[in-house]
Amino acid sequence: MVEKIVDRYKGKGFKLTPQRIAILKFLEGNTAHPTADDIYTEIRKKNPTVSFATVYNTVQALKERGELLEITIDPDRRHFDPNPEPHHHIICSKCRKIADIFVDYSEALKLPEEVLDKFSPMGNHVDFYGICKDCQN
Amino acid sequence: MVEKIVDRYKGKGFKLTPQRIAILKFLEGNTAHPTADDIYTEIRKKNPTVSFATVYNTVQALKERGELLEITIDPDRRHFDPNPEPHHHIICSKCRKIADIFVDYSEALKLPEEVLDKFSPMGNHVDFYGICKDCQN
DNA sequence: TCCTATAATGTAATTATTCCTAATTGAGAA
DNA sequence: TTCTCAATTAGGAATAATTACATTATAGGA
Repeated sequence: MVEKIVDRYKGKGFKLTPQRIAILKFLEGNTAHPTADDIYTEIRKKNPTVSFATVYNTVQALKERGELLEITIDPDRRHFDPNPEPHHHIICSKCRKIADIFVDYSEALKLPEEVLDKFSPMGNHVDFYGICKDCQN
Repeated sequence: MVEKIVDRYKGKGFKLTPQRIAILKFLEGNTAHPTADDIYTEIRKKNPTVSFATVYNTVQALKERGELLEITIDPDRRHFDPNPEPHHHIICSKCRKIADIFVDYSEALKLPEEVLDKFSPMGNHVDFYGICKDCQN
């Protein structure tokens, strides 16, 4: 797994450090939509000196490379998604759990002329709100 | 205009105060999607003692009554929309300006079974991202 | 192995939002 | 109109997320 990560980033102007590798390992295949604090807390278990600054720096660098999406569905904190494929999300209004929605709605999400006159659209994201089954009990 | 506001809220368990009336007047028909700070700054011009707590209390009370929507399209701050009709938004990635999208996409925004097994959806909102014409120069 | 640009750290600063509490006040009841 | 009280306010402190910065460390190419 570490080898795959090294292969993916080596020689791409992305300096691999133990901290970054730990963060990348945590994110690899992670569908829990962690916050910066989630990443920090987990990484600190094995790398107790890692700072928040490093977590934020790393997610920023990954975002700029298109390897990571920032999800703005939760007004209280940012969540991150290591799956850069366009997709959507649903959040539980009670526990704030987020799940992925792999449906391509782009065909339907056309914008009216009066909006196109004022904006050049670059992308979209659908937020769904609901209550998860765990919270319905 | 004040009369209309008084009529709308009188006897509904929503105590009208000068501060609230000032906030309601500012919000009435406002399509600029102001932040709490925008509201605060404007209100302070004529009511210099109003506090942030009052602004937040009031928007919270309005949200609970369904008179105001909180928009989570901007990760840096919350924006508010006094138009409670379901609609969507586009934000300029440069200047953060937000515009309304009055299109009903609900017919197309169906959720797959595996999501419905885990969540009871209550609503949705489409975020569009783009660059506004002002920022393209 | 050496150099240098890049990254990490730790802390301080910033910013948005919430919390706390005493004082005030709107609005219904008398 | 006056009384009463629960709701609301001001204002500052507390909290929490995120960013900025100065210094030290190090990855990775030469």
